[in-house]
Amino acid sequence: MNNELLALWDDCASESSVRQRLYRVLRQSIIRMVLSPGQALSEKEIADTFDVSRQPVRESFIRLSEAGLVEVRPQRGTYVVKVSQAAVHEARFVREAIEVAVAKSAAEQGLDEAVIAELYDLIERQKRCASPSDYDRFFLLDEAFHRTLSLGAGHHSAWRVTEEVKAQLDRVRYLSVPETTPLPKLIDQHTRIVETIAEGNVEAAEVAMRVHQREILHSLPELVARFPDMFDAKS
Amino acid sequence: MNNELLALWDDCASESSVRQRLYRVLRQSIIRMVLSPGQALSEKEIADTFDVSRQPVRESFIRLSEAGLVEVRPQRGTYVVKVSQAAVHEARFVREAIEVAVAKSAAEQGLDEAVIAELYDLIERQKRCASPSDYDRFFLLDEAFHRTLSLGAGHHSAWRVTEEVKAQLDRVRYLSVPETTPLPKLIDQHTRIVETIAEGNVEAAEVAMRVHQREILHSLPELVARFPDMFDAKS
DNA sequence: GAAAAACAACTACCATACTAGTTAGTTCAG
DNA sequence: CTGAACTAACTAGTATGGTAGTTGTTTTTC
Repeated sequence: MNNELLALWDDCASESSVRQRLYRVLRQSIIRMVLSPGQALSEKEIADTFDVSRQPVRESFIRLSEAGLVEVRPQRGTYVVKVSQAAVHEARFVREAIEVAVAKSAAEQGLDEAVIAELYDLIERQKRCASPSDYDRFFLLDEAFHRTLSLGAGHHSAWRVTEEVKAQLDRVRYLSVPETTPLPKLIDQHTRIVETIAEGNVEAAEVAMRVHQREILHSLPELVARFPDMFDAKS
Repeated sequence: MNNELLALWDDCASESSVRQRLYRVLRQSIIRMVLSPGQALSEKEIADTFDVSRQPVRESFIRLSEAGLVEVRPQRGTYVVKVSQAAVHEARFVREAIEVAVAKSAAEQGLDEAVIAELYDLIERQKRCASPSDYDRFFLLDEAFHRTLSLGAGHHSAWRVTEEVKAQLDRVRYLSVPETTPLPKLIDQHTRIVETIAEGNVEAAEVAMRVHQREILHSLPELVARFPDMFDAKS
């Protein structure tokens, strides 16, 4: 496991500070299940692993705690937060609220032709991940799609909040690979979203985004059954 | 100015750690304009002011930076973020998206009688702030109203995100005292929201919440004119 | 008098040490 | 053999020192 951590550490060498680099590595590790839900961490252990002092580790833990990914218990330890069904539902609720508002705003006000073109380009690239299935790449393109849509509609804060909230959802995504939802279905949903926005059809854009955002809930019960230790006991 | 900071510091004596206490004091000071937009801060200066070490100060700065309230420039200084019209619009956009979804959810699924009663009780207490005007108290009751609505509807994450996002809006609120919007008008809007939710009228609840959330935008242009130094130059 | 160079004083970031709280393991008494 | 007491080893929180970057001031040169 430390090999994966160190591999990510090397990947993130371009970060501006040790704290930023650590934060990115630990965040990615938690989302991708390299660090498992419930796993105990400590400032000293992580500092020794990456040969840095405890302070940037501690500062990363603070940010991860803010992001709801770890729980720091004073004098006891730091624990990777288990995935909570309630937290997943809540994160989906908040993300859906924001992304639906973004889609409606984009349909109402229109998007630049260049943004529309970029969205279609991302969809073409997603299609190339569907066969053979390349989930890691699809995941990145999916994220780029939603980011481009939010920023293209002028909603930078919306994307920033969505990015934070979706960490809980991303953990479930990584747990559910191969996707319960076939990639072609997700790609169709993306296409529908862009089409309805390009047409200026506000209601259809809303419906398309809602349907898309609720897809993740379909796989949740099966995942809880397959990985009971990963999930918080409370519903 | 340091007197106000130290007064807040004394008020927050019950916090669990120095960092939590500092974070709360600094956050409240920024929101209430005790620390002005654009003002330079430093780890050492704040540490000396409160007679603590730099590390908890530094850790509070990190959280404030995450919350978009300060900007940390390595080796140069830490600055209270100026209010940005764009940031205010964006924060309002995100908050409206979330709170409208909460209101609809509450209207669809219904709220406990106890929650409805608590909301009406808060409205009664708000009325007592309207004449004579007690803006500080109204502000707290307004916040309690929205928090009770979100938590009562079961949307804890929604409230957590809203609370973070609304910091930018709260700064504008404090700048605009006395309220551009008369308190009775805001109270009427709160009443309308609860009535439509209690009736289970989803569409009316949505409209009522949208109207309420857009109220803050009415005062923005006048505030920019009155306090040009508080606002970021970029639109 | 103006411009360039040198210097001092500030900053945030990182490293290390100390302290108090918590838990697990060991020892001792009954 | 069991339970209580003690101890060691861990933890996070806080304090302090060192370093590199940045900026403002002072000095020197032309």
